Amino acid sequence: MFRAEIRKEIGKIVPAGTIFSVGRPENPEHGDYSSNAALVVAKELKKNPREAAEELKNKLLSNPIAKWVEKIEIAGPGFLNFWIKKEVLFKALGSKPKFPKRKEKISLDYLDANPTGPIHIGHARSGFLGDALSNILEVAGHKVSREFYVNNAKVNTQIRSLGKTALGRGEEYKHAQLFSLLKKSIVKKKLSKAKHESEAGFYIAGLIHKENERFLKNKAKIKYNLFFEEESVYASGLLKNILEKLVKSGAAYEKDGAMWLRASKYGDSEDRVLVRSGGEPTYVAADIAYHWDRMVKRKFDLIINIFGADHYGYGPRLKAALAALGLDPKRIKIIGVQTARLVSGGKEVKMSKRKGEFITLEELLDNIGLDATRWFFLERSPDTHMDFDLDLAKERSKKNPVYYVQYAHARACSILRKRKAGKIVNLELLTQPEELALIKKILQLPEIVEDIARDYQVHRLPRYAYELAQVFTNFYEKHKVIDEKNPDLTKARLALVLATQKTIKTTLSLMGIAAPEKM
RNA sequence: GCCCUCGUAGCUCAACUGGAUAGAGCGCCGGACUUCUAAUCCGGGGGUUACAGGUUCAAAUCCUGUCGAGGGUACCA
Repeated sequence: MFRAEIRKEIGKIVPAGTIFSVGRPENPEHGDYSSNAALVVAKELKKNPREAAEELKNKLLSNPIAKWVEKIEIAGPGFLNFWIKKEVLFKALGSKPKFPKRKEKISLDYLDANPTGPIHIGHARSGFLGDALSNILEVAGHKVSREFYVNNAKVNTQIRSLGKTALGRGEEYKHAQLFSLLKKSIVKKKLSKAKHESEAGFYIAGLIHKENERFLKNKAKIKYNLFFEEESVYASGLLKNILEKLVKSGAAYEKDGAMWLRASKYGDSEDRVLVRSGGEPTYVAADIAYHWDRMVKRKFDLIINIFGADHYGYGPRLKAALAALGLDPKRIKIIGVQTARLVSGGKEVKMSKRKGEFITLEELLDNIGLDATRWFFLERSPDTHMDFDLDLAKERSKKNPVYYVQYAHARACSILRKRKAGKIVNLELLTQPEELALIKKILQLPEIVEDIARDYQVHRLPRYAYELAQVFTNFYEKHKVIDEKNPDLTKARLALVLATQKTIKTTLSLMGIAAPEKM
């Protein structure tokens, strides 16, 4: 919260449009916050950096922030380092965390497993990321619709192929989930009446999706507000409407009996087929309709799609299509998620979708547990190719960071069970470096949330959780909380422990991870 | 071939988006339990940020090229 204020005040002084940073230096000698603003300004105005820093500092000291900044120091080539007054920190610790109050309407789409098979580990990263990001954006004040696009259109090639397999005429989707469905007599009966493969496929897809939906809700705890069915844009006539619009505006044209989108005109590498020569619309056509529904009908300010690596290249096509409809592509943010490899005993665990040898997310959860699984997927930046170490994730020990954080929480709870934190306390008694470090760490959470709401880098959160647990443990090792000889200090420390416990709990719950009171 | 993402300690990953001495965890070595939870803590070693140039006060980060990994490149989704 202090950081946002510092940024705001500097922003008022420097020339408009100046890009500068306000960060939290790792080295405590560099203050609680640090900014490179003077260096940036000096470059633009061709000034001496130290002089520019001096000037900035003097102006800042006559601003409102002077009330809560203890001192501003100019260091190194011209950094401005800020220290916050202790009484201000105490006051902040004593009040509720101030999360940012952003007010956008966001439609966030994630996981989108095809209803042709079970949710597998390839979906996990996108699913957990989407779920956690939704939580974070909501805490940051946004209104978020959590959405899952179900690719179940009857004209969809994969749906037809699924129907083919279900009717015993195809090989593609022979997997355990399908076989167990085919054993049911109702399913057999229904399939025998199906006139066409696409009809059979649509029916089976509905069953598979229901199972997947139940699994996500009950076991993976990945929440949704809306399952948007691809088939619905056909049934409602929306797709037909959109295609007419595109033809009318000249963004679509006929060639070789098919309808093409002039995508190359809007930034895509080539034009794309919207309606096949057989008369069936393609995936992108239906997807445009889905996005129209989100952007125009339901009026979301921002559209976020989390795409897997295999889908990421599709982004420009989608954006081009929406640009052709006159929608601003800047309202769409696509987050790419790289593939995850499962590693055990130092070797990759191979899975082949084609042979039906995929590892389902359910198997992984049964093996590892939800908390550790979520932690491991959220811990890494989504754009790196990650290794998921099964052996490490399984380990319930200090090697496993998720338990370290949960343990710190349980420890705090244990202290609070012995002695309850009171309401009236004198926090000024907290003067030890470990205590101050802990207070500052606790106060950082809203800033982390703010950062993530801005750039969607969810992996900052597990890192923060770990750091917080570490700082708390340092404090715990060094200082005894309950001290009968010093009741006032005990009260102050109990208040600190309570604030820590609440902050760890909040952080973990944003990630969908439990915060046990005993371990 | 072209496009996208990535390459950082032995391993898995960070680095506040161009900032100060590149940081954590694991593993390794050495130490600490009569204690509010030892699922813990303290100390140590470990780096030419794949490579070669360039841009500037400042580069792991930006630009060019090379090498390597993964993905995309359908009238599949």
